Amino acid sequence: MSTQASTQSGKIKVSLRQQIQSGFMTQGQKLPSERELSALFSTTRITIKDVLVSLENEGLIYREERRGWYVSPERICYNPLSRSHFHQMIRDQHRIAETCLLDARTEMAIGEVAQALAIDQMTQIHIIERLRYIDGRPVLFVENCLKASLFPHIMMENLTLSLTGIYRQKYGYETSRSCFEVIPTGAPSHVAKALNLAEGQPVMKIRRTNYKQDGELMDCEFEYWRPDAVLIRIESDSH
Amino acid sequence: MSTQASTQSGKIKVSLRQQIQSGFMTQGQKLPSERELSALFSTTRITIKDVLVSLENEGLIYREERRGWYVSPERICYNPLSRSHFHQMIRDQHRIAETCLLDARTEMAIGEVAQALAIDQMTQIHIIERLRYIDGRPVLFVENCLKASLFPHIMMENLTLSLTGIYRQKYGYETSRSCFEVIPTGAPSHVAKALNLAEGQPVMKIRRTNYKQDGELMDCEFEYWRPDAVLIRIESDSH
DNA sequence: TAGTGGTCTAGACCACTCG
DNA sequence: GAGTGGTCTAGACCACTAT
Repeated sequence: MSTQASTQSGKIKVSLRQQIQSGFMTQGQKLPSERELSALFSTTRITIKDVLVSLENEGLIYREERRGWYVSPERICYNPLSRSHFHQMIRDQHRIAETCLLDARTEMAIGEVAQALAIDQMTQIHIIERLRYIDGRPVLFVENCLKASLFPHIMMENLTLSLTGIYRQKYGYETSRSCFEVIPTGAPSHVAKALNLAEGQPVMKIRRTNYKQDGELMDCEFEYWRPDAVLIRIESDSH
Repeated sequence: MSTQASTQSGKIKVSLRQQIQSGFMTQGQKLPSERELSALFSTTRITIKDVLVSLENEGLIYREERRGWYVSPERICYNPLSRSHFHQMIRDQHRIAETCLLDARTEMAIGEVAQALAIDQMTQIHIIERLRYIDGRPVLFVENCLKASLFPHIMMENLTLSLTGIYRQKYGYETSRSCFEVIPTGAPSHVAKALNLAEGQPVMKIRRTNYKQDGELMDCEFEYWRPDAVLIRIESDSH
């Protein structure tokens, strides 16, 4: 539909894509409003919106709820097997990282968390919710669920730092093994709110479980990435 | 919006989700038509469509172009680092796999392919396009790009079989190292057509490059998965 | 307060699928 | 030929953002 541009939205898509990819628009730049675009292309907002959502799926543009549409910056290259923590990884790619603590609380494990930690539902866990920014843009919502018995007093630490670092320095735990899953899904409401996108928009969910030296499961982590912000890369030497 | 169900579409979403997850509807079952749903919920097709797209993003339902909406089967668990080939993997999960050859041709490398293979644009490559089914549903479009000089006469083989197997048996090549990238993006038109989805819908793209024993790059592969059909799982022993 | 995207109405025609 | 989703029109009101 868009390469041949048989439909109207296909033509608009090609036109907008060219404007963006030709370098005419710079990364992070705001697009004209939906109403302006409708007028420019002599069509309705619904048609324009279909086009924008499609380009959003490609990862070419992204939206901030009720603020507008913007040209996506380059994707961050992320290796979930790598030891380096978030801030290091972003710095290595010459971008600026920030982390903000959204919530830290202790409660009983329920549902998916209890299942991921392979514990029953009466076990206490610490939940740490953080929001991570790249170049000022919120792109990653992270929820860590720690077995409370293994991490006394961790809630008094500076939780904007690397948790892996705290595990090591304060408790002597090293991550000896981990398992992660990549799941394309829609943003749950609390995630959507934090990332400033609409509930149900596509996100890339990464569910990870970490084991310490002695093989015991320590914590699990749920990452929700803006899908245009990231690219996962893994290199494997023989197997 | 949907957990609190403050909007109309939020309420419809919750209602449909419950119907599906409660087991009232079975995997693969067809939903009522958009017009029927509009009538059932006393609203318009556009509102219903927004709800369906949102549930589609979650991976709960999927669509077949112009045929209708269906309840998604369970996700296949896929480990890109594993040696086992597609049919084996699907069989291990008690599902039925099929592969169909869409196209096989020889041409000059261009654009992303030339870049992935780290060759210049005048080098000949074989392109093999295949469509893979799980339980009769097309879920994976695969494009393999082989350095032609390394694979004489491969186009005369049975290309619905495992390519890795052919590499080994006919040429003695083993995959010693590979690199893969996971990229959430939109379906290009030829992929959309094959997978029976609309161009620009979200897909999970996996770009892989394979090296043989002596370290030489053999081929690259582009996989496009229906995003509701798969879940990537990787386990890492210490690193 | 002006402007934005989010949501919604009430239709319409078209391309395609299926029986 | 009946029914489906795909596309499109021409509006409207609302919640929220930015200034």
